[in-house]
Amino acid sequence: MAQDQRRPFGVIQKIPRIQEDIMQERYDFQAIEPQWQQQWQDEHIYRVTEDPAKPKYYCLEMFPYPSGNLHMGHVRNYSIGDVVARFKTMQGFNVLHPMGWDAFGLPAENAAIKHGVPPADWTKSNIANMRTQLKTMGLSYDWDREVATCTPEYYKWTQWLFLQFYNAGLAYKKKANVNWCPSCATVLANEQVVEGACERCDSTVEKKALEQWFFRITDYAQRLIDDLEKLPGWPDKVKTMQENWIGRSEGVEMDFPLPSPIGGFDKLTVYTTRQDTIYGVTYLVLAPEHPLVEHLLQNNPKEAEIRAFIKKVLGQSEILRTATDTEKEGIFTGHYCQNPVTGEPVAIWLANYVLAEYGTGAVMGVPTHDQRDFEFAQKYALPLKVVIQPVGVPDLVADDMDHAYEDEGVLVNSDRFNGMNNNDALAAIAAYVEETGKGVRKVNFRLRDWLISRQRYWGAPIPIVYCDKCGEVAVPDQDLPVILPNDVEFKPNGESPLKSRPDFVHTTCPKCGGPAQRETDTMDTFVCSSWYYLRYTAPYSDKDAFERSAVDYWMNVDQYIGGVEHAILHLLYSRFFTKVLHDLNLVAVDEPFANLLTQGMVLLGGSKMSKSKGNTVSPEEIIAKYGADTARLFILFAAPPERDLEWSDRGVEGAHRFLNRVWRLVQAYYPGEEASTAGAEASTETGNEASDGKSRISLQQIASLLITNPDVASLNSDDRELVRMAHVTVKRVTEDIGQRFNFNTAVSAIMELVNALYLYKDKVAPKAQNLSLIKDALARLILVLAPFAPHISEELWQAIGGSGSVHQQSWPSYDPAALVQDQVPVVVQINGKVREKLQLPNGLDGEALQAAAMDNQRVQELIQGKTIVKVITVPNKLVNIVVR
RNA sequence: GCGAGUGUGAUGGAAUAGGUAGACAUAGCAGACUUAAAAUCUGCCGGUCGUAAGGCUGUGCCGGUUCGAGUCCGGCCACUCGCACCA
Repeated sequence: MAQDQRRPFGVIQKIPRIQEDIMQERYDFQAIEPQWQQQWQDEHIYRVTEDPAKPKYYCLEMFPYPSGNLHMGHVRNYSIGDVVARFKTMQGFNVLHPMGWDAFGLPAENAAIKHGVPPADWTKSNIANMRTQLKTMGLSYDWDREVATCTPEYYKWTQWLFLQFYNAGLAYKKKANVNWCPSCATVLANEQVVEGACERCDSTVEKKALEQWFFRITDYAQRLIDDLEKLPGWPDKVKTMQENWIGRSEGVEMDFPLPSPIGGFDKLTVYTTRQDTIYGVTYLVLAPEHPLVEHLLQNNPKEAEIRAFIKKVLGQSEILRTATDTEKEGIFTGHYCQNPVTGEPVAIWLANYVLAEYGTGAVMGVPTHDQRDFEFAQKYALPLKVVIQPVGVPDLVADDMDHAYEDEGVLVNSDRFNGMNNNDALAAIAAYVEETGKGVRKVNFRLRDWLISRQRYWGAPIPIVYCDKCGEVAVPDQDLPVILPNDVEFKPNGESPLKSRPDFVHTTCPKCGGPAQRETDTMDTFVCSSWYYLRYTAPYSDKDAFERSAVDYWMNVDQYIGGVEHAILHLLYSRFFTKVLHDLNLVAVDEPFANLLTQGMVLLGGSKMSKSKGNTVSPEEIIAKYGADTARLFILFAAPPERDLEWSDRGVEGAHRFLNRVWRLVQAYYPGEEASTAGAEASTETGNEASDGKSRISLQQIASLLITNPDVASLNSDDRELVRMAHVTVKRVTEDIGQRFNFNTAVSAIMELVNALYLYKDKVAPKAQNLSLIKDALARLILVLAPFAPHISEELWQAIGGSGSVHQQSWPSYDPAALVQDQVPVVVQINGKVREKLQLPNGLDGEALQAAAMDNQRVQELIQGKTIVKVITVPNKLVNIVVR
C-alpha cells in the first residue's frame, strides 16, 4: 500500500484487493484496519465535548491495570463497550467513551525489586504498550481524556479527596487488629481477604495490631443497602452480594450484671438477634480477645490452663478459626454473671467461635435454639432449657434433643411472655429490656471500616504530617500533591520504602513551621479507582478534581461494563465515594453507575485463561492473523455477554469467513476498477445487465442509498422478501443491542440478512434484480454491522458511496409496514401435536383459521370419526384441534 | 450450611408475553468447481423405526397445572459462583 492512504470521506472508493490472483475472495484487513484507525484519529471523530442540545450517554468500561499486555478478558470487555458506544452515537446521543489506567499497585514494585526498573518507568512503558494494543482494536475512545492514576496530575486529586474525607471526619487513624499479608508485606482491607487468604497472592493472612488509616464506610452501611433499590439496572446477583457483604442485622445489646465489679467492669454486654430466647440462656461466651478476660484471670486458680487455651486460639489462623467445620472449643473461667431477666447466675466461658470484632465480642448461649450453642453445650455438658415449643408436634424435651430447634414456636418458661409467638416476642422483649434499662435495640453490620493504608511504595502518599507539637496535621491544599519520590530503595520489610528516604520523611509542620515527619504509608489503589469515572468528565482540569459543570452534565455513568470479580470491592467503594462526595456537595448524583453489565470470563479448555495455567490465547496474535474486526465479531457472537465464553479457534475462523462473505457480496454489486469498467459498459443499454452470469451490476447511478418508505405493495415476492429481511434485521439488531444486550443474536440476525442477500443474488435472474432495493439493503447491512466490525464497515461504506464516516451516520430505522408478510406459516395441531403446516394469508381471524385447517385434506383424515371437543386458534401462529 | 445462577444436538448457542424446539455458527457427511489441494458454492445434519409418506421419542430427573410446557408450579440431582461460627 502507498504511504498516504488518507481518503476523503464521502467520495466513492474502489474496493482495494489484496492480490490480483486471489481475486476478490479475501479482504485486506492488514491494510484497511491501521489506515482507518489513523484517519479516525487524525480527524478526531471520537472527540466529545459537552453539548446541552443533545442527550448525553456515558459508556464506561472498567479501566485496566497496565500489566503490559492485553488479554482476552479485556478484548471482551472493550468490544462490548464499543458496540454500545457506537450504537448510542449513531442513535444521536452525545457519547462519552473514555479509557485510562489503574496504574498504581504492587506488580510495578515487585517488578522493580526483581529487575531493578523504577516502578514509574515500568508502568509507563506498560501503558505505552497496552495503549498501542488497544488502538489496534479500533475502539471509539476519546483518547484526549486518557488518565493514569499514578501521575501527579491525578494523584494530587486523590490526595485532595482524602483530605475532604479527613476534614469530614470520614478518614481516621486507629490501632487495630488488621489483616497482614506476609508475602505482599502490607496490610489488606477485609474485602481483599478471600477465605482467609490474600486475594492477590493467596498467602495465608495474619492478624497484626497496627496503627492504620481507615475510611468510615460503616457510616454509610445503611444507605449502601437502601440505595441498591435505586439500581434496577444492576444484576440482582451483584446487589445480593453487596447486601450480604454489608450484612445488616437487627437485635438487642443486653447487659448481664456481674455480681461484683471486676477490673472496672460491672456488667457484660452481649449482642443478640434472638432476644426471644433470653429466658433460655444457660451460659455466656467471650471472645478470647475480650478486654474483660485479663481481669478474669487475676487470682484465678485455672489461670495457666486458661492462658494456654487463649494462646492456642490466637495461634489458629483466621481461616481455621472462622471455618464452620472447625470444632468449637472453650474453657470455663470460673466466673458468673446474672441473666438480666431471670436473675439466674450464668457461667462465663471463653470460646474460639466468638469473634472479637463483631457485636460486643460476647454472646449469650442458648443451646436449645441455636445449633452452634447446642454443639458447644453438648461437648461441655452445659444445661439445656427449652423456651420455644413448636406448634402441632410433640413438645421438645431438653434431654432428648439431638439438635437445636431454630424454627417458629410459642414461648414457654419465659415468665410474662409465655404463650406468645416467638416472632412477636422479638419486638416485645426488645421493648421490655429497653423500658427496664437492661438493654438497647441495636442494628449491627458485618461491614467493617475500609482500611486504606498500605506499607508499600507505588501508591498515592497519604497527605498527612506528624508534628511533635501539633500532632496529626493535614497537608494544605496548596502543598499538594505530596510527590512520590522517584529513586527509592525497595526492601519489603513491612515498612513503607518511603521511610528510608529522610528527604521525604522530614518536613516542616504546615501549622507551626516546626520539624515534622510525613506519613509514609500510601493509599490502597482502590481509592484511586473509586473516582476515576468523575475525572474523565474533565481530565485536563488543574483547578479541581473534576469540574462541577462537566460532572453534572455527564454523570452518572449510563452503562458500566466489567468483570463480576469487582462486585464487592470496586463497585462498593465507588458507591461509597459518590455518596460522600454527594454529601460534601461536590457532585449532584449519589450513585455512580445507573446500569451495570457484568461480563463472563473467557475460558479455554473449560477454565479461565491465565498465565499460570498456561491456557492463554494472545489477542495480539489473533488480531495479526485475522484482524480486529474478526476478533471482536467472534467474541461478541460466541456467547451472550454475561455468560462465560469458551474460546474457539474454529469459531474465529467462522467469524472471519463471514466478514469475507460480506466483502464479496458488496464487491459483487460495487465492483473494483476493471470489473467496474466492464460493468459500466454492459449496463449502458439496459441499466442492470449482467456481463458474465455473475451479478456484475453497477449500483452507482442510483441516487439514494436508503429508501425511506418502500412501496412494498407493488413489489413481487422476491423483492418483498428482500425488503422485509432488510427491515427485520434493522429491527432485531436495534432491539438486541438497545434493549437486551444480546450481541450474539444481533450478529446472527446480520448473518441471516447476508444469507438472504446471497439467495436473492443467486436465485433471481440478474435482469430481474431490483437495484434500488439491493442498494438499500447493502447500506442497511453496513450500518448495522458498523458497531461490531468498525473497519470493514467503514471501508465498505466508502465503497458504496456513503457520505462521511459510517460511524457518524444515523442508526437506520425500519418501516413496520415492510415487516409484514402476506403469507404466514400456521401450524395445525391435533391434541397439541403438530400434524400439518399451512401457508395462510396474514391476519386471518380465528374462524377463518379454523376453516382453513378443517379444509385441509390431511387434517380431515386425521380427525375422521373423532369428536371435536374444542378448537384453539392463535392468529398467525396455530390452530389446535382437540378431539376425542 | 445459606444465597444466587446454570443445565437444550457432536460443539458454542437460539427460541423476546405459555404456541412449529434446535435460529445463527462450528464440526461432520455428500456433491459442484479444481490435475490436486485450499478457498468458494450447494445439499444433508437430535435420537429411533421406516424404501418412503410418516410414526414414536426428545430441552438434567420425578410429578403437577394447561387444549398446548425448554418456558409456569412442587419436589429432587449435578455443576458454577458468592457468603460462611456475624450470635
